[in-house]
Amino acid sequence: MRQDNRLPRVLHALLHLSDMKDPATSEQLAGMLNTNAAVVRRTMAGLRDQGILISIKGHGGGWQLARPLEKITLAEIYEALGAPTLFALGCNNENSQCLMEKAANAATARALQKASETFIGILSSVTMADLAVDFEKRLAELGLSPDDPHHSGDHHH
Amino acid sequence: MRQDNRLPRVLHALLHLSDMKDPATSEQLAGMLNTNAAVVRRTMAGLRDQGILISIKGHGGGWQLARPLEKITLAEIYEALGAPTLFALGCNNENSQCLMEKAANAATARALQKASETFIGILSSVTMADLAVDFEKRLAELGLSPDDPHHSGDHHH
DNA sequence: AATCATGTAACTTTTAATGTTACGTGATTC
DNA sequence: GAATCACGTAACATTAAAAGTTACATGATT
Repeated sequence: MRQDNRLPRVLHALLHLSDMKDPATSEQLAGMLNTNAAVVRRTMAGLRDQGILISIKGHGGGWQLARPLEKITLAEIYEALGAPTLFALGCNNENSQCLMEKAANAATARALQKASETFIGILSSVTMADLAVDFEKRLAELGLSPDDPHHSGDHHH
Repeated sequence: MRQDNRLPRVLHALLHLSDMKDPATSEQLAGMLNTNAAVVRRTMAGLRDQGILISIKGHGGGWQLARPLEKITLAEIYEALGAPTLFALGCNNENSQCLMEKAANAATARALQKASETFIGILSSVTMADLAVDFEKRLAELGLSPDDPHHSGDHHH
């Protein structure tokens, strides 16, 4: 399949949302994420259902954070995205009758399972606030104050 | 992209090879793996180049293990396959100018990196001999002796 | 009533593994 | 030494799921 960029994209979007006073429209976010408004709506729908985001219809509407960054873990976000398939690698015939295939699949699955636990474990230990701190650090490294415009990037609004 | 089944497939193939006296043709292995001879040749080419397998042309030829199972780790096999992309998930714009995107990508990449290390670590600690032991256990659980035919499966030779 | 923005469906595009076909090359057998 | 066997490899079709795209319905604001 094609590479799944939803997680990093959503993280990126949430950082921008945390930086805005008014709701951001899907169109605006699409510009920041270099994609399409429909993709934004589709991708963020899960986060809305999960209570991480709020979507507002009509004039002046758009997307807003439903909670402070401290109360959003990356694991929650991943779950809200539907916990999409993590691995490009997998076992084909999971219910084969061949015992050798079963042994081969079991060994592969064990390694993947442990890797998955590591992944989820790290996501659980990181909040969006941690990302915001990382962002501020990067900003400071460029010699800019936090009051300077944050959205310096290659997106075109 | 489509799911990558090369690793478990190759593990399965090596177990069968370890169980045979004569070289197995790509055609035979394809039957065991429910695939095509050309796929077998393509997939196993890396293992041959890496010195894990030997391929023999001509009459009576086919594929053989180049070493005992104890001396083949799963990590070597994964490497021999070209260390194919492990994750279905990834960051899109790795060299973005947007600091928020950088922070989002970095957090995602960190989690993936740790998961990858876990995966490789496990593969490094397991040898094909361990898989053979697992296979024998499964065989014993069915009340069969190791001398009974091993290749009871859903493949059609 | 007009406009804005989300919600959603339907369809196309993309990308890499897998499946398939075909043919070249080297080794074995008679 | 000719036929056959089996690998080596290229070229192309198929597949699957995310992403891109288009279109339109629904609800909110002015």
